[in-house]
Amino acid sequence: MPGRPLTRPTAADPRNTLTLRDVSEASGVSEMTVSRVLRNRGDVSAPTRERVLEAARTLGYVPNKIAGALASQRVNLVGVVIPSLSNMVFPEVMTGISEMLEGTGLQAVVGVTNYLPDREESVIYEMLSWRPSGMIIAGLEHTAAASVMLARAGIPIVEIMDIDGTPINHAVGISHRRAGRQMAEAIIAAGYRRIAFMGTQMANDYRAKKRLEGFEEALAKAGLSLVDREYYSGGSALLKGREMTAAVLNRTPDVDFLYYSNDMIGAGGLLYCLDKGLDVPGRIGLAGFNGVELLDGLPRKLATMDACRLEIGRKAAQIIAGTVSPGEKVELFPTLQRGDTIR
Amino acid sequence: MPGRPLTRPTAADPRNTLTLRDVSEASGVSEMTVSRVLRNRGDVSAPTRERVLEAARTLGYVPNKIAGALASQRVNLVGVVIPSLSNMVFPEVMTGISEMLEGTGLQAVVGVTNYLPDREESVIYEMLSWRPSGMIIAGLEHTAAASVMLARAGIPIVEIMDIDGTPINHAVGISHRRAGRQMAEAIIAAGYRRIAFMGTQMANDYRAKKRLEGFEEALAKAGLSLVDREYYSGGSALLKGREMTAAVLNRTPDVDFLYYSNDMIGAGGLLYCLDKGLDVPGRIGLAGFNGVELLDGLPRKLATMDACRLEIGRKAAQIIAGTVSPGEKVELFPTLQRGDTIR
DNA sequence: CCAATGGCTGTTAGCGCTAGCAGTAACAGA
DNA sequence: TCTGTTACTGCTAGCGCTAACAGCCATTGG
Repeated sequence: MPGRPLTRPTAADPRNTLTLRDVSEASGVSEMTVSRVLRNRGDVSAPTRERVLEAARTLGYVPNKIAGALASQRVNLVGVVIPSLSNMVFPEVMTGISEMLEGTGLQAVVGVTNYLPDREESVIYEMLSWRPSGMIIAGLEHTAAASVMLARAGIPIVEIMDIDGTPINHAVGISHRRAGRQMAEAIIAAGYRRIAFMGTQMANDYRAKKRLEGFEEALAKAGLSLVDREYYSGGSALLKGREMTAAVLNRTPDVDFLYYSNDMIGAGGLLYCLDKGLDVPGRIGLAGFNGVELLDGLPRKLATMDACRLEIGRKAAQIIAGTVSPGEKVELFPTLQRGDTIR
Repeated sequence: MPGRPLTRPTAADPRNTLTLRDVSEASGVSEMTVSRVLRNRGDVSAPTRERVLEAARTLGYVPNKIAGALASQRVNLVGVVIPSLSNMVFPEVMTGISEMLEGTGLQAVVGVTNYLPDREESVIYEMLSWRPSGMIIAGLEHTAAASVMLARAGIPIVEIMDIDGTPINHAVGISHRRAGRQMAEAIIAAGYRRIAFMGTQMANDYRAKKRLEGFEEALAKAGLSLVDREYYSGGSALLKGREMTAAVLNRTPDVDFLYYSNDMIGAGGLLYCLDKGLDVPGRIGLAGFNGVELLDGLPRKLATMDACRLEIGRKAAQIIAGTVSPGEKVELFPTLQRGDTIR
């Protein structure tokens, strides 16, 4: 675009790039006064304010936050980095976050990593390059580079979901290791002994891994170990739950309890057992994890533990917004919901 | 902060605010050269490039995109405005979008409206104020102010999901009216006559509304009308499906088909009917809408129509990225999946 | 020998906005 | 008359970066 004129682009310019100047010219006051009116900051006389608002409205002016952020060194954005949007748990965390951010002037921006550490690193880099006011990140495990970036960013960092580890700044979550242990103890106490596990293949789902570790730890303490295990990846979780359950029941017919790493596959397993006419929870018990509301509609309620998702989102947002001054770790305690699938 | 020195903040400054200048000083070249290296733009000699990268790495420098965007008048962001994240349909659209944006240098940013027009308007305003390269918005219905803002933004706007209406710029989606009609025709052809509808209460779910309109239109053409209808809002969709189905069966015992506005409540209804030992699809048929993968794990497959979600996301992203040059409307055609619940 | 070229690096002038003042006008009090 | 105060409004100087251009040096061709 050579020889672009130095005058402001006006009508001919296809990109309708209105600036404060346009509003200021239209309303006959300085840019500064327009800025004050639009941000509701400082004293402006009522008639002036009216004229400015009127001009902005009729022009259809939308402020340029890029310029505003650069000038004021303030960005009203909070980066939220989560592994996935499609498993019902993170949308609920988001709800909690948005809810508490409401009215603080802060705005959540989501990034999704698909459980890939490198992807997480680049999402974090990308977000930090927009200089947000804070970051909320699922999990305590990050690449070395990501951890360094976060630590040096000079903004509050809240790692959520998990507290079994060392946070960069703050952590809000539950102990998945303890959750696994608790579930195992309840299962053992109910008299089940031949216990199988089904879960995701994903190497980077550290929280599922910690739950399983806690679970096996508690089994070991009772002199037990898993009699079978099965992993899946991809596809419809409900269907995979059915398939894995079929495989396990087939391979290990005398299994008497099925522990699932999440409710969705657990629900699939439950539907399968009911289809087969198995006596649940007499002959065989089942349990999942998360406490997703989906379970409420099932013929029988699956035993589960809620992951305090809403509350985690709320607390994390409060820390970023500065409405609470927390310790390093905020631990929440999931409650075991026995449902109808543990005798 | 009075008397803040004019020199750059260094160690004492709590906010570790590294700039290009810091990297340029550390590597002994000009800021411009650092900028060129970090953006991979223009010629820089190999040794210089190495030294710069090394310096940036050890300092932990993260570029300031705010300044970069302001200077270059380019923002690699695409705003995506959707009503909800928690019903499985929009996450899949997002997947399609991210997939096609991969490698274009563009980055999706999501905003959620909860089906509230005013909320949508403010989300759009907020996003436009960051001067994105394009916007993707669910639906064709917006407030007057939102429509004006979008039309004047001077960037490509793609309205998705629906094509029954007039797009601002481009639209990618299906005809929900036609989808409703098609389903009704299939139901009538299968010999069902006493048909009931169950759906959401939401006044602003225009697409569900259009489906129902098309559905009733086709019924009317066959001399039929709905024998019962039931609406819900909030709560677990699966459970609501059960409850509404119970209510309808109770109130209108001779109903022979249940049409649901989405698969989740349809699945709840299906589970209820199976629980009750009803002959599906002989005595009573059922159908939903969306084609969510959840259905694959159900004991019986619910009849549905897929909403082409992935494809919609992909096409919309391609339009924004400029990799296709589309007409005003891109219509996709959902396929009717009869499943096991239409005889 | 000079001009022309290409590879590399630096300089200059903003991008659109806001913090931090510096006015200005009108009026009150000393 | 002067100073102080209140209520508003405008000016200046950047925020951190990049587009555009201007060098500089070595090499090449005439």
